[in-house]
Amino acid sequence: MDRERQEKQEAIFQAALRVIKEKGFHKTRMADIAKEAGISYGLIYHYFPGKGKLFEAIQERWWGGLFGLMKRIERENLGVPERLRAVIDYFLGTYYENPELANIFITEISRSTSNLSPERLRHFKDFMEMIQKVMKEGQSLGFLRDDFPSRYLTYMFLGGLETFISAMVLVDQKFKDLAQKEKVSRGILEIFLGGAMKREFPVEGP
Amino acid sequence: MDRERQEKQEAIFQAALRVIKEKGFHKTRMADIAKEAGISYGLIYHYFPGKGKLFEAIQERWWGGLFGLMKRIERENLGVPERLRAVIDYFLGTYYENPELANIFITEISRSTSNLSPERLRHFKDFMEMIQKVMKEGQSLGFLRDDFPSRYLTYMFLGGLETFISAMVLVDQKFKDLAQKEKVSRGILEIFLGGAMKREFPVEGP
Amino acid sequence: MDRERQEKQEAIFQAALRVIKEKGFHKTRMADIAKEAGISYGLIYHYFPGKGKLFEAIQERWWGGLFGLMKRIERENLGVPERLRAVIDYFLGTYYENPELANIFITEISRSTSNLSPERLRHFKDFMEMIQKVMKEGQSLGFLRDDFPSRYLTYMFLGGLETFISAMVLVDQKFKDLAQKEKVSRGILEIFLGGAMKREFPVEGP
Amino acid sequence: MDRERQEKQEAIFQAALRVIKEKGFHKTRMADIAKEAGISYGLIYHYFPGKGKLFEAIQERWWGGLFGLMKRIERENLGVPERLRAVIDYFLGTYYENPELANIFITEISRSTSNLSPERLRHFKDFMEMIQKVMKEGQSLGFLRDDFPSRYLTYMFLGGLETFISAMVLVDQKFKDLAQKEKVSRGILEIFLGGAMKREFPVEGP
DNA sequence: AATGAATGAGCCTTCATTCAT
DNA sequence: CATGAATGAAGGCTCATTCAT
Repeated sequence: MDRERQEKQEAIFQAALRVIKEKGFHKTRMADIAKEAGISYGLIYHYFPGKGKLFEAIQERWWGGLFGLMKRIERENLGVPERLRAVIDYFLGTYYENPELANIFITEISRSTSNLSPERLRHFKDFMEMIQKVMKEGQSLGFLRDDFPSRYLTYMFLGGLETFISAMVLVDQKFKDLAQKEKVSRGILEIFLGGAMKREFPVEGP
Repeated sequence: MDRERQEKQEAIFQAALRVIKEKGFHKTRMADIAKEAGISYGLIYHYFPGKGKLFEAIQERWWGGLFGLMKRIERENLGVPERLRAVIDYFLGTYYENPELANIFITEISRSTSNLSPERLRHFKDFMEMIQKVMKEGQSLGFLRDDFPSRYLTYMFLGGLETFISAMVLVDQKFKDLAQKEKVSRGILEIFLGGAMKREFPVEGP
Repeated sequence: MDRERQEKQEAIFQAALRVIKEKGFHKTRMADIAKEAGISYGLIYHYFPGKGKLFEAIQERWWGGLFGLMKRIERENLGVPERLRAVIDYFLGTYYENPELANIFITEISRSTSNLSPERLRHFKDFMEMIQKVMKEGQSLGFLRDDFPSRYLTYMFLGGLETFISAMVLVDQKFKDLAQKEKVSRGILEIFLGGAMKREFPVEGP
Repeated sequence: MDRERQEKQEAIFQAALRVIKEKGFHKTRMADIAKEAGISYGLIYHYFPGKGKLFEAIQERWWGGLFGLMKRIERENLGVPERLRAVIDYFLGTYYENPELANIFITEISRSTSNLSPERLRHFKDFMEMIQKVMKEGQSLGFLRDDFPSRYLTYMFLGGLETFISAMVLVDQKFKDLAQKEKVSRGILEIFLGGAMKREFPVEGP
């Protein structure tokens, strides 16, 4: 049945996430994944064409979710801070619900250029451009400072966001609860928008 | 002569940087490095005990420089913004002078936990703590906002900084000249301190 | 099936014996063993963890059999000459049934100290001590001469025995039949016990 | 000067003996020998054509000495026991004066067929034949028992002798003094000739 | 003569992938 | 569908030997 096939495939997928998170992609052997999934290693090839394709599927899962979000954001016509907040929430939410996937994004996808096929690199740039578009809009609306290129704002925003996750990844820290996640989410946005410097009259959050 | 040996070792080191930058550590074969350095395969082993040690030497080069800087900063009793600026300049300066090393830091050292020996992980945490100390000092001096943990400020700062480099790495972008480097450096600090939001009366830089 | 696995492993084991006998352990390449066994060389690693472990297994096979014999001897409460005869028979019997194993014992295990792990050296000394115990018993029973240390008798006995095998190994000589083996066995014992010198009245065999 | 060259060559030779004794021939690297000799490793090649030839020289040294002895024995028209005693003394004497050489004979030359070139094998057989000739003479003179082939006596004699040395090699035991060496020498001969069995009237040594 | 940098063939081992059952 | 035995390309490392200085 097709349904069963899907479930098995997903089980292998999740097993792969767990192992790759632990050992990194290059050090992960197909046999490890099979063992983690509790199946024989030959069976993986009934569900995925090969190791490379399996890894691509993982990346696709991440990007698929993220681009889905970006499209939703564009459709829903939100304000700039709300959009940024939505992006932050996507990252933190994924880390909350599927920490392995977020972990792998940070450690294997986000930076490493060696795993990056040209197509995959495209994803990155596309995503950056989407964020940059938001920044530009914020600048033209007079909400964001325009004394620096929108690229700068983009880097700062995504960098801060990623590093929050990275730090949690590095120490394998989990969110205690949703409230903590909310607090972090708000913190990232506020520091990004308001900056680190103290002011006489605290800047009102957006 | 010892001098010649040093130079040869450095030549191999730099060749390794170039190859690793291009292919990533795991996909880099010793033969590639030898070819890039224009020497025979076995000769690498006269200068480095093995692939792992060579990679460790690369990481050490990065951390050595960075910790050297951090010590200097602590000694020289600079103000908070000046310290942060020095850190930014170190990252950008390394990228300017030795782009491969900075690249490798971003793609292979900075995130990947799989390459991380416990000792190496130590470096990370130590560095984060050094930055966090600066943030704490800024908070206690009343210069930095204290409505968020100093950790948050640390993540935002380092994240933004790293991502500036990352983005340049991704597109293999070089600084046109020192002036451009200066501009970026100032931008990072200012956005971090002042935030992305526009204000009626632009915040004075520190 | 487990049975098949055992058989395959044994086939590789025997192939290894044949090759090592021919080329010596150090000059034996895994590829040689694979070729001799008629399999691809990667397959060896499904059955043995590595070259070293394969060699250890070979040594273990020898010592396992020998110590098994020694235990049986001690249990069965045989007389001194019968015990010595049993040891001789074990050596000759192994050479008869598995000439490669006996050969390797002689050429690679028996003497070479460089292949000898401390554990392996233990085996040697243990075995020597077992024989020496027999000699001591013979001396205290008044059956063996006691004007020399029991060690001397031990060396002479084991030396003669080993060299019989060695000589056969060197010229790749096989026993024609069991009768010949019996004759040799008796000869070794008799010369050891009675000595090489002729006497007026031939010494009665034990 | 030729004299100096000879001395240097001998120094390398002795260094090789020491290292090979410790690590075995196969695990001995040319660099080890050079280090032990206190010279650069390239220099060895000024004195020996290569590793193999160096090892052959070592074997030649042993066999040269031994065959020299055998010739002398034949010339001097000694009795059978005296000849056997001379052979024993040669082995023990070499072990006494140049333990490394005797050690290497036992561990690397005596048994290992893998190090044995056909020419080297020849030496063995020649030597065995020389001893066997002695045994045959003893038999035809009525001094040695003739109810077994002379080969058997040969194996027993050489086996016992070798194993005495082997045992000393294994535990790295040295002779305390010449007297001890004499005692061992006599013991070997007496046990070989008189056998291990006790008799009413102890057999007179020859 | 002496040095040690340089070379590269050789070999062990790993592991993605295939395939017979 | 499921298994795991089998394959063999790939790559790290060693070390005997050569050779420029």
